[in-house]
Amino acid sequence: MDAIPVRPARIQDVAAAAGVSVSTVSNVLNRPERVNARTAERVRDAVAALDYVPHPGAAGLRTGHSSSIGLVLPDVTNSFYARIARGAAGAAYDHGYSLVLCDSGDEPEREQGYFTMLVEQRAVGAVVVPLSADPTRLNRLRERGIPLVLADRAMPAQDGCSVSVDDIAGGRIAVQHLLDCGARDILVVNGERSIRQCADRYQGARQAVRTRREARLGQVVAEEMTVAYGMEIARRLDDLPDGAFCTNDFLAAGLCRGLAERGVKVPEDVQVVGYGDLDIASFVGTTLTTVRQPVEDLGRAAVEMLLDEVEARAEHAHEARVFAPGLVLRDSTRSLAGV
Amino acid sequence: MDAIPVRPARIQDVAAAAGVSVSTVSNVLNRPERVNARTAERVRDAVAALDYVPHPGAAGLRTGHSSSIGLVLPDVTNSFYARIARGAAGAAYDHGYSLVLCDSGDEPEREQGYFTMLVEQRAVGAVVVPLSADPTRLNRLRERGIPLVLADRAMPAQDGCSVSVDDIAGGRIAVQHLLDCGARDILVVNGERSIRQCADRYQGARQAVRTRREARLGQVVAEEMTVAYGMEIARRLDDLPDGAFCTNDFLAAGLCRGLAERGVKVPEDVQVVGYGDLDIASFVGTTLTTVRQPVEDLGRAAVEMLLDEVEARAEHAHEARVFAPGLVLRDSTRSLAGV
DNA sequence: ATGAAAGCGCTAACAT
DNA sequence: ATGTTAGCGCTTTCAT
Repeated sequence: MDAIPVRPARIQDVAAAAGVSVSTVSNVLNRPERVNARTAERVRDAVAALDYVPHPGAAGLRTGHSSSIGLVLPDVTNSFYARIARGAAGAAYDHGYSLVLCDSGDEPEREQGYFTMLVEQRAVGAVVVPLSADPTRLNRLRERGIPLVLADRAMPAQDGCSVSVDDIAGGRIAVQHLLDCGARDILVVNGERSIRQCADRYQGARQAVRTRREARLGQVVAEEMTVAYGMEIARRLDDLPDGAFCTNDFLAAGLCRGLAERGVKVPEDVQVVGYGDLDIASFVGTTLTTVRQPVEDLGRAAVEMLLDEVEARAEHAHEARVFAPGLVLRDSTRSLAGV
Repeated sequence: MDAIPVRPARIQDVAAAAGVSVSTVSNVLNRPERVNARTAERVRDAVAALDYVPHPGAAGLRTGHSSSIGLVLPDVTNSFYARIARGAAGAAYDHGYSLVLCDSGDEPEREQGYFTMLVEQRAVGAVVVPLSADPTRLNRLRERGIPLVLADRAMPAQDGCSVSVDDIAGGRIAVQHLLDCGARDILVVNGERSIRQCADRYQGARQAVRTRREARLGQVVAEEMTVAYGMEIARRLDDLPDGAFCTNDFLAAGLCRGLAERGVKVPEDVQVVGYGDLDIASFVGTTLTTVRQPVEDLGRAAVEMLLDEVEARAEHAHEARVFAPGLVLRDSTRSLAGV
């Protein structure tokens, strides 16, 4: 049942079949305007007849450009990175590039190995979510002149492009929404302060609260950002707030559940906003109002900025693009009429 | 701050630096045994000094083999596929191949477009999770002689390799476990019968129940396999079973929660087994006993079978590899002592 | 054990 | 408007 591996047609075969030279065929394919319409027609027929498919590898050898870009990330299994991958893959596809998936599995040596692989392949560039904040390892790529875009990690713009989501804004809109919904005693259920995202989201929350004199903001820190810890926190709460901002959706789901166990109703008694728009946010019993991060856009933009750098080269200006998060309204909060 | 894009060293540069011919350099790199140890040493020094990195694209042009394999799947964002991707990426890396991520986004034309791209790139093969059961579209690859391995979808072994998980066995071990834990009145909380996986898992459940004369098996079908529907089912249940097998973890999580609302205790009153070992299974309040599918192994094996076909060619025998699911014991069931 | 040379499939000057 | 031709960087006979 195996097909006979037919030797693929080459450009010469097409040229012969169309009765023209190889360069004409090449022109038809790459700069159609330079060639007579009728000739072009003949060539295209021959292409179709022979099912000719150009070999970009050979072309790249000649032109010096390959057509693959690397995507280096810690773990595709993490839905955040998976979404980046999806966005990046889409953008790459649209622009005719292929995306090489480099899953470093949280291992620095493997990440390094992938960098080497990308150098070998003469990848035109790479989108990378680096394992460590220390950018030294990236030099392997840099010194080879391979453009790169950092994702989910800002970088001084003079050093290169980067894309990330504004977590301060995210915290702010989350709490602003709670305020808009009438909450005044707001609790931030946060992860460890040392996590930059957590610190930023809290800072945003503070900014929002400052705009309302009568509003108060409290904070409780969960050891881990899981459903179980969210539940635990709900159980231990002495004074119930009327609004809770959980810095991720697992905590939020757990909190909702823990409150339900105590007979506290969401959103009637406590309104809850989560963060991340993970699957769980919409699956949970009381669906979660949450902050959505445009993660796919992150991936898409990263690739596009990369290609701009690749194609524009000289005129390209590095950019640290920061995306705005958005609010997804669901059942765990109750917008006041007219808001 | 941009590095000066240094023109990469070529094999000629190395040859010159080492005072040998290019073919010797090539031999040192590819068939070291053919070259004098001392010469090899000199060459290797030159390679290091110039930071020479071979260009597999150029090599491939000569040898006819590329070093990239395609991974075509409907959506990396789906954790099942993401896990396949992770396994595949690891295997590809270990074997020195690069993995091209082709996320078809559930769109047939895009899937087709990726097939064309893989043909262009002369990919050595592809691992594909096809969008439709209809394999016609795969012919684009087949007729070009590009070996492929189907993932998560069995295929008659004479047509090619495939890897999948045995859902019947999965259903069987899930229910067998409930029986072992003392449950006798077992309810299957299933998804639509038309979904092959659901049908298979139920069939496995039946097999298990048949081994115990006194055991009974019921079934209820959820419209969607979500937490919300799981909860709904728990609320509507008239006669409580003493064991429940939910054919995915969302249903299981919802069921647990719905039962809790009614004051029914898991696992004391009802023991619950889920399926899939999604993140949610371990995050939920009562952690779920569930059936784990070795999804990463699926991806890994797919790539390895592919490379066997690529490298062995003649002696390669197609194989429909079926993986066994396993049970993950957590809090929602209570193994009897000694079991 | 080593080297010379012929391509792999394509593009891009340069000619015509 | 079309054709001729010289490589891109590498592997691989075939000589030496």
